[in-house]
Amino acid sequence: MDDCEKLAGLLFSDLTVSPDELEQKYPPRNLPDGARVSRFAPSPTGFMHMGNIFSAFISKLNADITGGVFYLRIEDTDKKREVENGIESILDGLFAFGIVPDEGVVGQNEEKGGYGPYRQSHRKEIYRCFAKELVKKGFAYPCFCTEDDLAGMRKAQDDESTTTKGYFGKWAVCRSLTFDEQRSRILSGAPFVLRLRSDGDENKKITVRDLIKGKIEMPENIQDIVLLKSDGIPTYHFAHAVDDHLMRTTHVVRGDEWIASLPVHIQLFSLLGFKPPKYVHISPIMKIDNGNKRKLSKRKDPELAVSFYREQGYPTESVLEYLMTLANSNFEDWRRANPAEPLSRFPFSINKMSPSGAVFDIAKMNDISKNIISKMGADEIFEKVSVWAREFDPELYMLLSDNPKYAKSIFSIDRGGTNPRKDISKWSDVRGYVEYFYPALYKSGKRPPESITAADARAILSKYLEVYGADDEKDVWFSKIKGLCEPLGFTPNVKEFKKNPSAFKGHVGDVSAVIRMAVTSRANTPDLHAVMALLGEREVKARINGAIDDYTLGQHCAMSG
RNA sequence: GGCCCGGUGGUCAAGAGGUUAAGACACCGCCCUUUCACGGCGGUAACACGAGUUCGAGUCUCGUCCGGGUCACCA
Repeated sequence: MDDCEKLAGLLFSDLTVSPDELEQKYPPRNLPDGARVSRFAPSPTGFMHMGNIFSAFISKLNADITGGVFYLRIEDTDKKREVENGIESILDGLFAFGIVPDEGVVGQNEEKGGYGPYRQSHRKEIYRCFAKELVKKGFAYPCFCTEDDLAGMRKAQDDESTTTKGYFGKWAVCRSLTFDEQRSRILSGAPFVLRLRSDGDENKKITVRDLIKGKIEMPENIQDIVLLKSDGIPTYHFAHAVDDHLMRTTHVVRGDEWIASLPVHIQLFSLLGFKPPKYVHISPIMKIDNGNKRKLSKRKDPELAVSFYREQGYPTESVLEYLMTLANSNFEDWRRANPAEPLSRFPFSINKMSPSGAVFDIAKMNDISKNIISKMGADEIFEKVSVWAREFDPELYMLLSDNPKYAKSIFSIDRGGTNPRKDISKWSDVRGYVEYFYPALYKSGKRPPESITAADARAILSKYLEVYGADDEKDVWFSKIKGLCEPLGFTPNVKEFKKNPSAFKGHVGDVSAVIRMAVTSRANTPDLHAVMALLGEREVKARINGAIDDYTLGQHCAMSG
C-alpha cells in the first residue's frame, strides 16, 4: 500500500487541511436529544417547482417539530447545467412559501451558521481532503478513460448484453494500472477523474431502514463510480457523504429517485468512516397523463412551477395546507378540530407519510384555499388582492386602489359572519367576482332565467322600477320584491310554490333572479340588496332599463326568427 | 433488460388478521332559506389478479400484471 501513499502525495500535494482538523472544525452539534438536523439541497439548474417546495417543506417540518435545524445547501457542482439566477430563484421560491432556513445559504451572497461554506463550489478543499484519505487507503484511483473510451465500453456491454452495465470488474481498466503508469500519465498532464475502488460484492445485500419506505434491501455497489470529476469537483454521491457528515445532518430528506444510489452512499459512508444519516425518501408528486400516473416534470407541467401559483394568486398558506394534506392525511381532521391554529402547531409526523406518490389535485387545493380565504376579513382581502393585482392585473389594481373604501365595501358583503361566502379560491378569481361593480370591467350579458319568458322578465323589471327605492332598508327592499309576485302570477311563498308548482309562473326566488340578472348579468352574486346599494340608484336603473331593452329585442328576434 | 419502490372509490387517504372497509375533495339528490350563498342530511363509488398460510387476509408469503424510479465526469 506504499504506492497508495505515494499516489495520494502526487495527487494532493497542495492540500493543507487534514480530516482531523475538519472534524474539529465541524464538531457534532450541541442539540437536545431528539432534535433533528435536515436540509434542502437543490442545484441551481432552473426554476423551483412544487416537488422542490414539498421536499423543502417536509424537511423543514422535520427539523422544526423536533426543535432541530433546517439548513439550505446549494449543490452547484455542475457548471454546465447551472442557470443564471439559480440561487436567487431557489431563495425566492422558498421565501414565497415562508420556508426560511435556520442556517446555510440565506441570500444571494450570504451564509449563516458554523458549518459552511454551504455552497459546494466553495468546498473543493474539503472534498479533496477526504478524497486523499480514500486514495491513501487504496479505495480510490485515477481513471484516464476518455468519453470515447467509456462510450466504447457501453457499446461493448450492449453487444454482449451483460445484465450489469458500468465501470466495474474487467471493464474497469484503469483500476489495475500500476503506480508507475499512473504517475507517468499524471505527469504528462492527461486529464483524469478519481474513481472509487469499490469493495462491494453484488451477491451481498445492504439494508436501509427508510423512514417512509421501510426496509429497503439492495445488492452492494460494485461500480467504481466517479468521486471527483476531471475538474476536481465532486459528484453528488461523494459530496453527499462528505457534506452531510460534516454538516452533521441527521435526516436526509430527498426525492425517492435517489433510492437507486443508496448502495453507493452506504458504501461511501462506510469507507469514509462516517455514520450514515437516517434516510427519508419522499415520493414524487404525480399527475394524471393519458390515464396514467406520471411524475411531474418541469418541462411538461408548467402548472408545477412555483411561479404558476404566484400568478394565479393562491395564498401561500393555501398551498402549504394542501401540501400538508398530502404529507399527513390526518391533518384535515386536525384542522377541523383546530380551525384557528397556525399551521406550525400541527404535530407533523414523518411516519405518517405515504410511500406512494400522490396525484396533485387542483380541485382539492381550491377547496382548501376557499376555506382559508373565507376566514379573512375585507381589509385583509383588499390588501392581499392589491399586492397580487399590482403585479399580475394592473387594471384591477388601479380600480381597487382608486377607491379602497368602495373595494372594501364589496369584499365586506356577506363576509365576517359565521357563514361567510366561499367563492374566491385565488386572487385571480377576484376580477370575476367584482367586475360588475366597476363600469370599466362590467360586461353586459343578460338573459332571463330559463324558466322565465322574456315577456315575464320584462314585466317584472318594469314593475320593479316603479317601486324601487334606492334608500330602502333591506326588509323594505325585500317586501317590495315580494309585492311584485302575485300581480304577475308568481308567489312570494316558496313553500306554497313547491306544494303546487303548476299554479304559479314561479316564486319570489325567480323574481329576484330576474332582477339580479338585470343588474349584474350573473346568476350568482352576494346579497342583492347590498350589491344594489353599492351600485347606486343611477347605475341600477340604467342596467334595469338596459335589460328591458335587451329582452324586448330578444323577443322580436325570436318572433321574426 | 438488471436492480429498486409502489398498487384501497375519479382524487387524497384511514386501516398494523376478525370493521356494515372511516373521512375529505369532486359528482348527484334532498332539506334549510326573504334573493345569492353558507350550512345540514343522504347517495353513487374501492381493497389490481391468482395461489398459499390461517378457523378467518385489504392487512402475512409467493407469483403475475400494471404504474413509477434508476442504471452519467446530472443532481
